[in-house]
Amino acid sequence: MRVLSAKQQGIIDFIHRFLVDNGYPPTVRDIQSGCGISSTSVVDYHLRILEKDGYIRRHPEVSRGIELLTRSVTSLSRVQVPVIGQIAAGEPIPVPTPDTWDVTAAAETIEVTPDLTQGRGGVYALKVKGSSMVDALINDGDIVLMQYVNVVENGEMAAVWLRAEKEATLKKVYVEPESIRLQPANSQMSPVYAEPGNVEIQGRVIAVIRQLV
Amino acid sequence: MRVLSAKQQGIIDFIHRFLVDNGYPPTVRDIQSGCGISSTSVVDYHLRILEKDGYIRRHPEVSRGIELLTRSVTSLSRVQVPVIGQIAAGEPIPVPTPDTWDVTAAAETIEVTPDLTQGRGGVYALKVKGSSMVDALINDGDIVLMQYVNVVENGEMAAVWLRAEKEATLKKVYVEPESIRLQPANSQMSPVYAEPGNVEIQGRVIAVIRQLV
DNA sequence: AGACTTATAGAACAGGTGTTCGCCTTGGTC
DNA sequence: GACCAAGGCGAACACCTGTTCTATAAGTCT
Repeated sequence: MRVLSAKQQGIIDFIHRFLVDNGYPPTVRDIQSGCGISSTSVVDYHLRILEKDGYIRRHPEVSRGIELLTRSVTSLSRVQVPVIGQIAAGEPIPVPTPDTWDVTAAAETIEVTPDLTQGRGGVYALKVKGSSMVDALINDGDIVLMQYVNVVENGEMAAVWLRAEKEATLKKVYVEPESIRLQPANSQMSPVYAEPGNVEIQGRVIAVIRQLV
Repeated sequence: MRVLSAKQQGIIDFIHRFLVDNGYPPTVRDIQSGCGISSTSVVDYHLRILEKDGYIRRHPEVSRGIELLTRSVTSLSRVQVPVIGQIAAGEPIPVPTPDTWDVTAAAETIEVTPDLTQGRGGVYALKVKGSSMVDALINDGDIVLMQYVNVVENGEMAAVWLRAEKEATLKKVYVEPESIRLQPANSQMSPVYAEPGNVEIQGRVIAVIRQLV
């Protein structure tokens, strides 16, 4: 990739801005007026160069057929994760149902980049209510990204429902000969041991997002 | 939002798929053939409904002037945040310099959606080393999204360098008459009081991302 | 049965839009 | 000066595309 002239850089910037503002790419004439260029053929000229250099992809004969490559090859492949409910100490943990999967119908969704979910399926999100999970280093208001599984590997963090206590918690799960060890993420705190029959794995925690301010 | 008919759901899905594949929205006639509809007016009819119900935004008289709303208004803009270093108890906190801002030059970047940075400028990221910040509910390996500021509002979480102790920590900062109170995020833990001259604010924490598994 | 809503069909219009063509200007090289 | 490449200009063409109009059929309510 060679270095771009000021005008070419300006065109790239304009296309990007236009795309963000409108949700669709500009026409040649949009670029013309937006960048103060006096002829459509000049725009075409620069677009050819930008395509040759790999900054955009043009779809011939297609109106607005300009694809921005530099700022978004994968840009549209972002993942919409439905927020299906909240997780609190004394409440049952919401479990996704076929209905809640429909992202377009979900009341609330968060948008994450695929590197967080790593292409995993069955991902949903829960909002943490209350500060009962500080021992998992998770605070009130945090968002927990979950994957729907019924078994977890030793040492993975999971959303656990304790039947007898009627309590939801997030703990690292270790299966041991006699019982199941539930280890807080904060290594200074001591583990809890539970009977296998008392433990219901409701999903695996794959990420935690805390937004402040 | 009412429930959509199968055909309307199909149109939404098609627009989304088209957008992912091509980088620009479909025309009415693209939707027509893509969804097996026999007239452009029928497409128009359904698009009106979808707009009324808030699923899309149409830009009148604009070719391909269809914006998908349900799957991310701001969908095209993602933010590249440079990871400029790590934060550990006994090390000075890295501060961004003009060089480190250049996202293309940064050794490592993470990609986040704009709702995390909320359009703020001067955002960078630090990787947390060691578990000295568990009282801030932040663990080894977490990624802290920072904004470069020298002063913070009362109660905001900040990266603080304690000159005398030569120690970096993340605390909620409260300016009080006599001293500065540094409050751990975990409300069960007691605050630290520091002389104003001993405290160096290195940035504001705007989000924490923890990726497990 | 009649009135009304929902959904569909086909065609046509007017303006939007990518593309091309010929010509011009500037600056550097031989 | 002659030549050439890069960049610019304006107009014109032909197709693309949103929109509108009219007509039809099925279902629903009164």
